Amino acid sequence: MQDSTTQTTKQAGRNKRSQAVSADLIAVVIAVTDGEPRVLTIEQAQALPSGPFELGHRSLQSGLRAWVERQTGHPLGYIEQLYTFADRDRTGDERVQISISYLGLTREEQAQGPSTQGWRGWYDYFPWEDHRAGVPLILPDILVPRLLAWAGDAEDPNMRRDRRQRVVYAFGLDDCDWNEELVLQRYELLYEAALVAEATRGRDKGSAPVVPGRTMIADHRRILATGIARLRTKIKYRPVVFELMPPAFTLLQLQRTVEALAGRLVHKQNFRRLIEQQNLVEETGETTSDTGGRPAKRFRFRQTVLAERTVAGTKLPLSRA
Amino acid sequence: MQDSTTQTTKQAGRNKRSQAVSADLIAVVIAVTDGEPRVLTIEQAQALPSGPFELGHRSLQSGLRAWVERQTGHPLGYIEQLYTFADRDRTGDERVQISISYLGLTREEQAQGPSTQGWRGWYDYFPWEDHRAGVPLILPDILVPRLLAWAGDAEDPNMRRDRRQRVVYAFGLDDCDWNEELVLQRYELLYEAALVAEATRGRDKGSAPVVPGRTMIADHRRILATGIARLRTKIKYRPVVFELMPPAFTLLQLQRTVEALAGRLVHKQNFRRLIEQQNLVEETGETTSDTGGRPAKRFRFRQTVLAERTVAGTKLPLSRA
DNA sequence: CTCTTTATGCTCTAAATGAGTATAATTAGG
DNA sequence: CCTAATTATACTCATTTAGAGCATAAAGAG
Repeated sequence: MQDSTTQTTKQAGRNKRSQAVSADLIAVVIAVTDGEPRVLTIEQAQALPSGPFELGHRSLQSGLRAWVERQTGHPLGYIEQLYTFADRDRTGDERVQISISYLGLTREEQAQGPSTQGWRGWYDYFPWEDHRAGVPLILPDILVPRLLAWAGDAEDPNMRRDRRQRVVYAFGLDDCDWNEELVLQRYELLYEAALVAEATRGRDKGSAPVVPGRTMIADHRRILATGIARLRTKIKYRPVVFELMPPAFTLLQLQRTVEALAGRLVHKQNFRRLIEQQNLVEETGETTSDTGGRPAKRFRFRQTVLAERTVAGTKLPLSRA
Repeated sequence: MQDSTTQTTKQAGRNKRSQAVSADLIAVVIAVTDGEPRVLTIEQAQALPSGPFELGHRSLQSGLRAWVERQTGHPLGYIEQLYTFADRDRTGDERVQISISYLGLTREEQAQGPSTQGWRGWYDYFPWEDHRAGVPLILPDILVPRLLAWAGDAEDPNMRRDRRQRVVYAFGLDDCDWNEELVLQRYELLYEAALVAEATRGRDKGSAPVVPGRTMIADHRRILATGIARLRTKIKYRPVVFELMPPAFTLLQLQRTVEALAGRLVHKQNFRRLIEQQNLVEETGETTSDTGGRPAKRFRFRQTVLAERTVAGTKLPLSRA
């Protein structure tokens, strides 16, 4: 980077070895259908949709939005940037590859075209992340033992302790509670411990310790983990779940959506209390008896909330003890 | 972007009109000295340090880190990405300019070289953001009247209402409380209302409605606002203030640092309660009587916390009623 | 020795949160 | 028609957390 004596930033950007660079956009597009969180994929569900940044769009975001809307036939209600990273190894040539990843929320229903088959349940990629029906057996049976073994394998005693501590915290062992937000940390630990196929890819195939969970090309599964983590964090303080819901819905449907994203169940009555308290929704006047029991009132999100969206908050009963 | 039928993402990135792009890094480097938050600047305090991304670093982050450390003579304890944006208008040619902005935390003390003069109090750029001594007079006297006038100027009644609502919320009017996190929203409103010089730059100089606050080139002040907002949010749930503190400090010093960042005062006793409760610090054993009254115990951050940093949380009494 | 100043310990109240009980309004099945 | 099952919805209660204030301790200034 430049010295503080250089003339202006912009000039410095052009004069000094300005690198030839190519930019890619990568999208983590999420929908929740039938209480299952899904992600839009390509390449037999092995890759996230992505492509080169095209000149001609006003901004990165607008390019992404246009493309996703063409694919899904749905407006992308919400987009946010995830992370930008640079990679030299990816392409053989001199060029630096810059990838800008985004998180987008939409609804899967009535999506047309070939992309329909592209929706995949995100727990296919992260089976250890779904705790709605209790702790998945893969955790105590396979992952935790192997992770602890990996931790114990370190030569340096400090590293042993450090690894063990990270595993304990990330996977909620001992007296730590499971924290659903640590999706990325967990994936990275599994990667470090060479327990996901991506970690050993291209190297020794022999010791490939395959554990449950669908893989993806390059670092796409890592990006997906980033997106899930971000979304799990975000739903707690910003009303983004709305983007995943149909125009009218019952409170239980809303709750199931939140639970699908968080990968854990919430207390029904408290969930209702919080949602109603915050004035995020209003009754449509109708009721449904689709659900089996007593008919439920249908709700819609309040107009005002949508207008104030950038600043409004949401709370959900997803705290950690 | 590509179709879902294209072969692989990486190939698509190279085959299809892969745009010529140049990448810039922009850094918001923050320190707190004598209870004042400062930002590292260049160009007579009119620009944030930035420069082209250089091939030869492992990652974007490492390039930034090396550069800043060379400049400040201090290790950058903490770096995080802020935002990536693309601009075509900036450079006259065909190239797309991609700027990746970062937030970095360090300590100003004993920084050597010409960059020493580059530290500037961040409230020079955002005088309306410092509420430690009460509501700054610029707000009721200048900004709020002008913002409300701007809101009323809209032709469409819906837009009038919308603008007014945004001003009310962002600036804590009516029964809304001041929310120190909304730094960016406030700057954007002022920009929209053409109350900051950046908004009218290059166009009609006549009606330039100059309000207090130092300006910067291009969109650097906007990026700084993004950094401040991020930091104000972050200190509430992650122990990043530590990076801004000397090795040993009193609880009051810590409190003053938090207050400097948040731009508002906190309840002393409750602050202490929260910090001690969370086991983030430990006593060094020494005391200082530098402060005038009863000598204060000195503290340091706990080693373990630093090790667990990626996952540990912090709470601060900065909630909004 | 007293006033001022900062440090530090403790109490009190209100609000938020987690968890459970009770009742209402349906449908399914006999 | 009656009963069980199922979901919706209204309340209650105990615990925690957060905001605010009071009281005491330990220094320096005059």
